[in-house]
Amino acid sequence: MKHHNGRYLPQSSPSVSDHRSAMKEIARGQSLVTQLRAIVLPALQADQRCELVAQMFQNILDCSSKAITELQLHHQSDARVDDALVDDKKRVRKISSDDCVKEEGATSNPNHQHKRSRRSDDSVSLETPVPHYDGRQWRKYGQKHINKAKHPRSYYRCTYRQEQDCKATKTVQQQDDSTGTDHPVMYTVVYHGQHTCNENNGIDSGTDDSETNTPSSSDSRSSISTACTDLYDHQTSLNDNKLLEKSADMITKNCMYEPFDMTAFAPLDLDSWELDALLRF
DNA sequence: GGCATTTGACCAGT
DNA sequence: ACTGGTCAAATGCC
Repeated sequence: MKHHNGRYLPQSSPSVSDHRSAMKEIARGQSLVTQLRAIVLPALQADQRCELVAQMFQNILDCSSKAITELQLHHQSDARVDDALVDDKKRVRKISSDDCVKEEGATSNPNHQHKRSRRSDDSVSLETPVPHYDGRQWRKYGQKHINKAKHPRSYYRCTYRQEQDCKATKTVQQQDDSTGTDHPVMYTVVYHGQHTCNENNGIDSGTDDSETNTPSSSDSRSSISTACTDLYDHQTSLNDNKLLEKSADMITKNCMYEPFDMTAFAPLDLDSWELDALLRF
């Protein structure tokens, strides 16, 4: 890089925006892999090859997750440097408020709801026509109308938040300019935090401890219904909840085992435009 | 009855 | 004061 006076500036580390766009791209890759998996796996017969393919998909997702984690670590340290350069007062306030959060978390005073922070730093967003097929199991805990947005924002947290103290959350919001009539409805999905739960609860039961944390049947049911909640909202996709469960049942029977999250199979029941959207995305 | 979802209220950050 | 994130009681579904 050359400065205007002709002298070379020291090679700087990637900027915060570089990190952010890199994380975006990786997250997009994750989304694509997840969607590809949802298409490919149901088409495979339940044999060792199927298991191998599932494991490979999971390995790819694991790699990208680790990459995002690494980027986030760099991103946060860079952001701290930026803060110091930009505004010391703000930084001090930020740190002290962080301390408050930590203290509250430590004391967990039941009389106070835990402090919330508007999280923008550790989030990764992506756009997808199928916001729920990310191979994870989520539980909806809130929905809110957002200012100047046509559609409400749904709030999800990891199903295993209580059992395994997994802090991962995500928000799903239908984009304003997607009507869902002629072209696929697009959603903005923002992921906050990293999953700390045993991945086996979601997808990769191909790994060692696959029998210890398999979700109960009710959990499977919940993940399926959660995965479809927003799709039902606009009435253009699925018209019968039972159809999805029936499909999940069929797949379970056909495969004889459950190497992946059942949500991964859900697109089998998508309407043609949704499948088309998956293929084009 | 047990579970997940819905929804209004509450709270914290800006 | 406004906005967005979370909580928790109410509700609905299986």
